[in-house]
Amino acid sequence: MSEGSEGPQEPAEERCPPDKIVYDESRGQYVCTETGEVIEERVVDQGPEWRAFTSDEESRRARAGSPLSPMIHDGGLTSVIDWRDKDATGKKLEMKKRLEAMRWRKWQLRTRIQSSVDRNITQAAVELERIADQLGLPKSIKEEAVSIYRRAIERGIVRGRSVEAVAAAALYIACRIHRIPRLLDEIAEVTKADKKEISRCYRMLVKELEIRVPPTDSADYVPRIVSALGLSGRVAKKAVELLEEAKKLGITAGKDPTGVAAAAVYAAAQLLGIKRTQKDIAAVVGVTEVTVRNRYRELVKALKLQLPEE
DNA sequence: AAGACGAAAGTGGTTGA
DNA sequence: TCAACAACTTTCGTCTT
Repeated sequence: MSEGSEGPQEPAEERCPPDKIVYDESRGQYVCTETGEVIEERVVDQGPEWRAFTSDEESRRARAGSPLSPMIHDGGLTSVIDWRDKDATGKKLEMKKRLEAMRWRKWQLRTRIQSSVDRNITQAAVELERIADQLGLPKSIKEEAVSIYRRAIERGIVRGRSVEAVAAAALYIACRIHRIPRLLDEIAEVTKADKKEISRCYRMLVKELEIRVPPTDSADYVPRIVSALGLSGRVAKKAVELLEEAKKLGITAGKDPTGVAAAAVYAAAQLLGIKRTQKDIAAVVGVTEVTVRNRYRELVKALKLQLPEE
């Protein structure tokens, strides 16, 4: 966020004052509270989970091993019981103890190493990690996704479906829940499973696990479009305002939210005298210029927008 | 030459019998 | 399972800048 590293055409007065910038953890974005501008998208949570206020506290909170996280199926805390029938000093164990140790091993093998459930989760976690990294998603999303996947496994829903597809679907749900807009296409892009398969799994997961997925809000896409095109926060703010009004008038119902968002950004830019082509805006959210055009037309008509003279 | 516009026909997904 | 349906896409001709 240093000086001069931003888009070229914005006047200096609308730059965000540094003290107004806030990290919106749920979206993985830095956002200016003044203008709504997204400063840097897709920053992946870098900080420690804890804060330490004194150096004493800091050392106490220093970790042994990696942080606890659902990404590792057992929290990374299990140890494997040695297979030799000796104790730490190398002495042979008595029969009783040997039998006990055998039971332990058996139990452990069954519940941990050989448990297909856990192996499956581990495999899925690796996959989720990869996809999430490629899409620049924050850790909270990954963890949500793993937790969804785990629930699916425990319910035995994954059988007969590809791990890839279910994992991708879980990630998609996590994104929706946290309102970080990622398109199904984007997820499908970095996955072996195709879009159709993923969306089948998505529907299945939502139904079987009774997950409440909030409907996509077109406004959630605005920051993405704006930052992708290097537009200012003023455009974002205006676009969101337009969307608010449009929603009240009910002209957004049943329409693809990405297309609606794209049209709103286009309209906002027009109103502020900033030129961006419909095509460029459409490309960001994966719709065509025709769709942007149609939504735009509806927007202008419904809100009776006064465009700057030609 | 490039963008905006709108009409018309084609496509994939949802819904309801 | 099939047909109707709505929204989106593709394609194309025309107008504007």
